[in-house]
Amino acid sequence: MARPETPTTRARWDARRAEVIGRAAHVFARRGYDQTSVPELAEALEVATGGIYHYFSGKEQLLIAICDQLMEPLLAEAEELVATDAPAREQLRDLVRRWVANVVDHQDHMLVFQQERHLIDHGAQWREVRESRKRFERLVQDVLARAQAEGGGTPVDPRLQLSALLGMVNHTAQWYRPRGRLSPAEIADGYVDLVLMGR
Amino acid sequence: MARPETPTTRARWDARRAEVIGRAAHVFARRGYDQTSVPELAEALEVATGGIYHYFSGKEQLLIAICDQLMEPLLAEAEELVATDAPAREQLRDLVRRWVANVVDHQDHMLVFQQERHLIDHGAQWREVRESRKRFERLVQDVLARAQAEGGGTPVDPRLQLSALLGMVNHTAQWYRPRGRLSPAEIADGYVDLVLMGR
Amino acid sequence: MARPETPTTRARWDARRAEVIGRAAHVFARRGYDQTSVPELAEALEVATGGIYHYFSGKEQLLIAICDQLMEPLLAEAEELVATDAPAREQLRDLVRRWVANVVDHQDHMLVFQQERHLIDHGAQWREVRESRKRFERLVQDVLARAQAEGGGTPVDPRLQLSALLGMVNHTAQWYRPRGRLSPAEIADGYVDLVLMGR
Amino acid sequence: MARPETPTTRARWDARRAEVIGRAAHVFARRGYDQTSVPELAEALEVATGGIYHYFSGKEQLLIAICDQLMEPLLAEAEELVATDAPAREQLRDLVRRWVANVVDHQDHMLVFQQERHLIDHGAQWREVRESRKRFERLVQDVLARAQAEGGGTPVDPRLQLSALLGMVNHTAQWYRPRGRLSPAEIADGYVDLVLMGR
DNA sequence: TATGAATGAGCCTTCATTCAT
DNA sequence: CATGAATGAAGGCTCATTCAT
Repeated sequence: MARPETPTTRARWDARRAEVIGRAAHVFARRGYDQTSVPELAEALEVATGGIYHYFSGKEQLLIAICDQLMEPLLAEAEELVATDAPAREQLRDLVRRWVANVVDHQDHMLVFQQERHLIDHGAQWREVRESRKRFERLVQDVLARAQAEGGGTPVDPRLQLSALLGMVNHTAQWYRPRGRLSPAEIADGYVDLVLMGR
Repeated sequence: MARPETPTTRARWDARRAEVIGRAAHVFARRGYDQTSVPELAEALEVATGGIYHYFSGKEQLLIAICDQLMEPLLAEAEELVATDAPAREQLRDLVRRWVANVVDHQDHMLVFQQERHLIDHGAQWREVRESRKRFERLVQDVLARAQAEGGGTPVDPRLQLSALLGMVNHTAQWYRPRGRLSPAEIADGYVDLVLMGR
Repeated sequence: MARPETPTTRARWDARRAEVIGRAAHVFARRGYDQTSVPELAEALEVATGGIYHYFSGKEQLLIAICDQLMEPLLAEAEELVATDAPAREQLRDLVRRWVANVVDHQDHMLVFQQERHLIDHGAQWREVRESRKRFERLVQDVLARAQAEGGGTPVDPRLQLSALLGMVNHTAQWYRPRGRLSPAEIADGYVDLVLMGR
Repeated sequence: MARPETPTTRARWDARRAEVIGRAAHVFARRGYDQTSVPELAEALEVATGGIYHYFSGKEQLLIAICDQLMEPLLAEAEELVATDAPAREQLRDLVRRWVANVVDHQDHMLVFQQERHLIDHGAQWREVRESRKRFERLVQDVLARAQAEGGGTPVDPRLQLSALLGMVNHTAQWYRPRGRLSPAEIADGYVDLVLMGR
């Protein structure tokens, strides 16, 4: 729980912490957050029960950490990407590709994220996660609007378009299998085609 | 838990049970299934703690009943609809309209359904619910394929198209508000336009 | 719970009550008093849950009634018997015969009685049952002492002799089977032979 | 519940477990097994409610452990004893002495054992206890038969003799007081005299 | 740093009992 | 008289968390 101060041990601590987060996401995704007891979790993580509390002050903090590990790299990439001066449709394509790649790389995190949406939406300690999500959605909305404008408008309501895209991409976590027919990039491109109606 | 045998009392029992299911869906959607204790639930349902067990043999059975109340009317309507001899694109449009209407009418049920997907996918008592869902998805897949064929094919992978449609429609439960700009039918039509890329 | 006043209905009420007691003894003997719920009991008795409360003010009263149904006829017979002017050894033999007959006829009652001894010994409402038992034991003790005196004493401690006899006879409820090799009277005679060491 | 693996801690765990069993027997004997709630029990045992579950997987397992703690040493002693080449009547006397000593040393265990006979006889998890009891009874039966044969037979049915002995000895738990007139050995000898009718 | 026994609050469920029908 | 739905207290048990080792 107390991050060490010497750089070497701190790096080791961070690495161990990150690993615990990833494994926990896996366990929570299958068994559910609430339905996984801390002893069960500890067993799956190959630490003693109390060991978890070296990295997290409580079970809910671990859940928050899972969401952070999901959102942070995505948000960083996305913000970097929209800062380029590429055409909007190219930005959109790149954004959706990275987004899908993130979903696919953090499939368990996504499933947990969706399961615990009620906590994210209403929980007291979840403001930060809530805002990350909003920030990301606004960013997508913006790129989408610009891409649409470039293409000469659309008969479909822009907000519906955004919701549809969010729905498609997030839903990917529920069916994607690593050895599937389509690569993450192909999936992303398919989504862009649909949402822009091929224009 | 024991459905009465006399028709009159049985009707009353069924009505009360259905009402309890609906209210429970509402509470679970906000607070989460596991994070809602049975006493809390009972209070929201305006029955005594033990009263719940007159209608359900346990908390999990209540959750199953919520999913049944969501799936059954949808599946019945959908099966009736695809049995008509209307053109596939018309069938698709009708199907998505009814589907969206069902999501909108059972918004809380849908949110609960999504939260507890890990139970639905892995739980021992969930086989029936699992099969209803699969049946519905196959039905959508079929209509979609026929509609596509009528329109002369598409550059987008058919399975991706299906997944995208499932993602969009299900995601609707997360943002729909009764007084929003778009009616359920308009939302549905928008989805069909996107998934068929306007053809 | 309220015994009727008209003689005819009262007789019917008494008969029904007695039958309920006997059946309850049977159920309690197999499943245990505490481990038999009132709904379970009601089902075995073929009445509705609430029906039991027409004859007994509560579950524990029913248990007391079982003990009364066991003790009352035994005590009545025993008191009548020791009032005769037969020789003590004959009285002893008759007493043990009736006692064993009572155990055999109320086998379930006896098993329940033994299971719930801690209640009988310590329970607040059990004074009457406690005293019946004591009265009976003193009666046996008295006959036994007189029989012993007639026989010219014994090398075995008289109280031990009493305890042994109580132990043997009560234990009979645990192994007696109606179609066994020995009749209740033969069993009783065997006990008397042992306790008097054949004198 | 999970016995430790290191010898030192295992010894401590075993000792604590044994102590808990003994104390639980005491509480159950007075208040009854079912009528003692786990919080009540925990208080008497001076552990927290949940602490009990470190040593037993459930309340019923604790009850089984009480019966094991009663039967195991008795059975071990008895088997050792009958393996000697002493005359049968001497073996019988020694056996009953040890048996009575065991009853007296485990008086509470015996009372619990008798209260919960319906569980022992019918319970699913009780097979082992059931078989221990049967094994002991057969052992007594055997010694008794041989002792009888040495003495030249008896007019009393051998099985009745066995039942009577079982009844006497077990019943001892219900009246024995440590400061009583008779020592356990004297009690045992009295029982042997009665059952052999002084021969 | 890591452990896992111990805690006691809280969980789901069942209970004996009541009372409108 | 009889019913069985409803009550809410209490049941056994599991939980997230702590802390002596």
